[in-house]
Amino acid sequence: MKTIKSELSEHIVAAVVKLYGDDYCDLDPLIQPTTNSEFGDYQANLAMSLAKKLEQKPREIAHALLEELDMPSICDKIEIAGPGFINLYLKNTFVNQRLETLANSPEFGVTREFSPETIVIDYSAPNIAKEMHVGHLRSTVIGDAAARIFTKLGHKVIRQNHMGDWGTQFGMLIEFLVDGGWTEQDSQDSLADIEQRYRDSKLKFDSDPEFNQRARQRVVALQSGDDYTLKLWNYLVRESTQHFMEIYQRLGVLLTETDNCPESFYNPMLAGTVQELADKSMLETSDGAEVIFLDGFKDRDERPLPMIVRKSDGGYLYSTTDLAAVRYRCADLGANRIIYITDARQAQHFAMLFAAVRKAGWASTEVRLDHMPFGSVLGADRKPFKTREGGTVRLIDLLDEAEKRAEVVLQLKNPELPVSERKELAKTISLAALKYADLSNDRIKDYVFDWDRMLALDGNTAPYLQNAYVRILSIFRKGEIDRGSVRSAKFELSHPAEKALALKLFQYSAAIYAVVDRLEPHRLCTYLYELAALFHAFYEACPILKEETPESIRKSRLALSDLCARILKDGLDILGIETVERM
RNA sequence: GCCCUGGUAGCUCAGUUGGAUAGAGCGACCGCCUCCUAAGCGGUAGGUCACAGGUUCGACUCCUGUUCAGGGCACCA
Repeated sequence: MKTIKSELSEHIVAAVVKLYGDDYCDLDPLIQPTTNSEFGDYQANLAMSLAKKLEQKPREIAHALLEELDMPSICDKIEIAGPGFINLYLKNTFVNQRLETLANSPEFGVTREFSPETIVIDYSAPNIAKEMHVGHLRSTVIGDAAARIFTKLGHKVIRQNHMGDWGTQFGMLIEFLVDGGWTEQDSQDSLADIEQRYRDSKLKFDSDPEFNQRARQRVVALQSGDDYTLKLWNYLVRESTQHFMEIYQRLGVLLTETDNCPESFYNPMLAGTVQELADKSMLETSDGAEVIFLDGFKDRDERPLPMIVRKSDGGYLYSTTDLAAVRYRCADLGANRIIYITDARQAQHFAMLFAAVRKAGWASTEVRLDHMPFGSVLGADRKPFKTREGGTVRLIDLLDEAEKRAEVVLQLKNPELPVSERKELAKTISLAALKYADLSNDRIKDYVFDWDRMLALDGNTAPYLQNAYVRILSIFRKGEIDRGSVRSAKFELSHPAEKALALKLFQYSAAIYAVVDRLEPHRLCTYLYELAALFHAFYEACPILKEETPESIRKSRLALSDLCARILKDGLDILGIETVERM
């Protein structure tokens, strides 16, 4: 399906070529929706940019183009304004016809990728022996949206949950459990208990050199496959994984157990990975550790900063695992692209990792490597979001709290709802609000967590979008009209609010591509919010079911509403957000 | 010290490859329900786009410098 922008572009480029020659056949005519409806519907900004090259005044170029332009079926007015803007006014008949095309396009103008890629997305990655907390929310939610959008575009998406289940901290925790005389019976412990032990073991690790030493040996035992150590470790993994899966299910994200590919998965590959680096002459020994030096990385004393792949005690660490993971993902999973969704603090680690795997040749230049960093979640005091007591906010508590608050709001706004329905709705709405609050902020920035704002139901929130959807369904319910029955209706725009809504609907595919190009889900949020706002304005201005509305106009408005609902739902679905039937 | 991110209305945030008068929501103020769900809509007020230069016909956007905030910089992840 051709977009309106590309259609306009073709006409304008044709005019440019006719006037100034074939050299301009690839020119971008800089078409965009107008910033203000008083300037028409679309504007072309090329006259200004051509002025220097052609050594003519922008307005003269614009005038010449105007003479040459021939698209009477598309525009009913074209005018020149300001320094040389070309303002295009679309004909209603053209808009009507394009609406019909859009309404019958299964993907609303979003075309599936002609040459699909295999995209590995590395996200969520909670740590074994710890409950999931607020810090895991962004990676999980953003990663879920990324997985959904690439899948929608027709790519093969391989989700990878690179859980932290390997390394120094497990030696520490297991040694602590052994010290405490761990028995099978202790395996009744909750994950919260385990996490408490984890914290205790950390304290001991930092304060007791003898314990520290034993903990390090325990890591070696773990990594070399000692039976008893593995038994305890398996227990920790089992408990933790179960907890993670429960949370994922509740969050409604795509991650399942089959996506688990934790650090330990790479354990058998680590020695080989390091050996291969040695074979490629990339390794150096520095202070007893095996390291890679990469161009452009310096430490605080301006000396080359190493990437440590093997510690002086012989143990491997996250760098080693990440190197092995890239190798595996390229060679075995056939990745064309790998996307890491982690917080921004790891930027340097990934910069080094990417440089190293390029140098080692594990990721060819054909493979695209992306770090998709995100900022922290902050409290009202602009410091990292904590509980009132100053502790880490558990994800489960966050979800419970959101649900409770949504229920209170629902009771206030719609007291007639039966309790069971209210509880169900509270689940969906609170989850939507939580995810949307996260996704609608530019991911690179820190964002301030605010309960009242995310559930505020107006402004750029999930409930506002869900409400627009509910309103549309409600029209059809009230009129006892089947939505499918309006899909073939003729569009007949008769009010500016309808046209404004229509123009926004046309931009859905552009919004999707904007998200993909820059890996910025908030662009889709902004789009959907603007769409919902335009729908609400249309709804106020344009009666639909009322008797005063002529039949053909009513049909057109119903079709417009239905299309709007379908696009809202589709967009929210990409974000991993559910719609509701009523609220 | 070096590097990476940010700084837009009182608050929370958008702002597309540089385009016209920088936009929302909240809060404040003024309106709109005998009418498809007022969880809504319309309007008013509120800005030195951190600061200073530069490039450009045109800069919130690009470049340089300054400043403030957050983060990273060797065996944790």
